[in-house]
Amino acid sequence: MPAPSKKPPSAAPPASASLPTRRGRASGGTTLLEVARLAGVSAMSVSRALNAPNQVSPSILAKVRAAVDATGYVANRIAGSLASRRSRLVAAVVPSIAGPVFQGMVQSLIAELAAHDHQLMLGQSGYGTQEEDALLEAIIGRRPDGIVLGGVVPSPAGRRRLAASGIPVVETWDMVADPIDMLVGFSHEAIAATVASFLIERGHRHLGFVGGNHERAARRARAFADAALNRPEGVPASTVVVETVVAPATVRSGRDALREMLQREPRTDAVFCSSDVLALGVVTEAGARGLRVPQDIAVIGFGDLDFAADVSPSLTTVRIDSTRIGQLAAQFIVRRSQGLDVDHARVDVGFSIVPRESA
Amino acid sequence: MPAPSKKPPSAAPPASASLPTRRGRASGGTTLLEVARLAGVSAMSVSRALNAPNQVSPSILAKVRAAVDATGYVANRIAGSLASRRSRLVAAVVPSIAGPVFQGMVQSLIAELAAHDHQLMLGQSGYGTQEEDALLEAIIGRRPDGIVLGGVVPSPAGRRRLAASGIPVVETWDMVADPIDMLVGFSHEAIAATVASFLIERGHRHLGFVGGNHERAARRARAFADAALNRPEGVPASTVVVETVVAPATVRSGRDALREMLQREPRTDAVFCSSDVLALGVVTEAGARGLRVPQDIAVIGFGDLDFAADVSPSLTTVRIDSTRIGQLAAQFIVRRSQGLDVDHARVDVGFSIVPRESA
DNA sequence: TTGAAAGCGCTAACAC
DNA sequence: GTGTTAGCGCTTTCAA
Repeated sequence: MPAPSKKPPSAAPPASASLPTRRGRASGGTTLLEVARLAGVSAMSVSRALNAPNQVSPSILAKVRAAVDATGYVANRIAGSLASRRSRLVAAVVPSIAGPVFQGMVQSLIAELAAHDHQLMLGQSGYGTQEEDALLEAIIGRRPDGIVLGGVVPSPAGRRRLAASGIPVVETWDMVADPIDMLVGFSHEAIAATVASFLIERGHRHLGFVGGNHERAARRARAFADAALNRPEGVPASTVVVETVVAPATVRSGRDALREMLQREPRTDAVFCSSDVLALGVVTEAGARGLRVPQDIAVIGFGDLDFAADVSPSLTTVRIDSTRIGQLAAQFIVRRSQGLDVDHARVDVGFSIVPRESA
Repeated sequence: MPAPSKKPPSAAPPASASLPTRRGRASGGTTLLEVARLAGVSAMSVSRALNAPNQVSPSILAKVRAAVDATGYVANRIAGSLASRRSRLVAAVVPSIAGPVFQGMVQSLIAELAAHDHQLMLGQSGYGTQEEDALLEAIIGRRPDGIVLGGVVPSPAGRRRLAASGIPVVETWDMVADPIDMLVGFSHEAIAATVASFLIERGHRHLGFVGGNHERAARRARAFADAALNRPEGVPASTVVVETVVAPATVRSGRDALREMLQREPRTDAVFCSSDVLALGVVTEAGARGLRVPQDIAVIGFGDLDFAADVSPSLTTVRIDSTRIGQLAAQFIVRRSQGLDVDHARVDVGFSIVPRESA
């Protein structure tokens, strides 16, 4: 084995087919250079043939394609990312993918990104600030082309880090007042107020709210209570009882919540749940107690999950276009990574109430 | 601006704090070299202080930490991955994250990987072979430290690609006969046979099966029918009717399936569903038709999803330890990427029947 | 259109 | 323990 210790890097190895056996650093698979040699063209031509085929003559294109097929070459995107400073990777952080709420968004994120040749890295926060900051650091270290935050409110330190990183950030699920960068969401306050009106207009006066133990749910609960207690039309004030459940939302926690709620306020005649899963639990518990839904107690869920229309009674619920949220977030990031300006980077996707049997 | 066009790379720039202003390639953020200069040590010492703190003297460690804090430096893992040939990225492919079946696995994958400083890249197949092969190519291009396949059966070409890539692969959810590499799963045939016996022993003779329109569900259906028709104990043969629903499994498709099943075989007195969501649909439809569950018709689901115990009637179901599947898959890959041998790389995690009210 | 040179930011290997 | 050197495999830049 010849060991030229200080050979300048410019001198190309002899055109043999042998693998490069430099200092002890074993090579992985086929490289661009090997494909180039096989095709009898330069490395740059191979790169162009792969990434910008229309900038290359048909003859080179054919030669490169043949060499790629012969070798089974798959370009190393790590090297490409380092050189081009574009990772084509997007990171998403959600509290937990267990809850069905973010599924639609993550799903459409993946699909939309894939359509633009980007991939998704998925992280779960929700194990405390410590872990969340570590996660953000791990994410920033990968230099993703964008970061999507789903229902996550980073710590002040985390926010600063994100902002300082210069990486495009899309916050979702909430129209926060002071976004880090871009924003695709809806107003939890508006939803709560609308649902409260919906129930009061139908004659309900003893309203309950069931939601998680996080800040967003608390805001929604407050808005719900405010709207119920201070109706502009002068409708008699209602009582409102709030039941907090620990995340994640399950059928069980919905059942438990209704039980406790009825202990605190037996007259409760309508319940707004921050998830259809909780709503299903409330409906189930009501049935087990001989309460009729909606006659004795009305129930409104959130999410319009796929089962909402098909359980019995079918669930009245708040529908969010989570697919659109994912698509917009992906598009914003892809556009940014192409150097384009994103104009409408604060989007409220709105919501609608889907009236069904349960309310 | 001085423009030394052919300066040899060995000559270090003057120790000024100015950003490197080479040829026109703008630098991103702080680099390792800048931290090193600020700390007054070599680049390697910074690298060691960050990645192997115990190989470094306390004094250097302190200087490096100070410099890192001062600059807000976050190491670029793309460069690190390229140099070390370890991306610390693991890819997972599932048919769809919409179905709740893979959630547990993905969740524990993320958590377990995070504990070992790895991240998860998530891809969705299930849009046809074309897209799936493109996805595999995109994944291989990122040189992940491992690939986890969840309920995905790649095309022959895809399998060859994966095998040729040399990347550790863990197939999950099924004890396939000829795995590409590692395997963590359970036997769909064994489950089907056990469920069939369970139902026949309880006196049911007209069994139905509801499952998706994919190969795995078909195998399970076949095994279910075989077990029902050829019982070793000589129990009189049963009739079996199979109802195929299109993925993804929803409450709606479960309801539809029962309706059609009863048209084809009105005597059906027990149904095995390949998902608890389908089972919930079957139970709901049965209720809507005045059939009592389990007296008139027994229902068994699959997955033991979080609602299974808490709906009414509660669902008898097949439980899989999906958390363990994710953990094992992650551990196998992490161990491999550390150069360790993985011995028990074919694990059958088994299953159990959880008897509740519905059967 | 095509190619040569230079380097993206880091770490493995080797010397001290 | 610490530093030096030489890349990892690709793309940007510039020149032909």
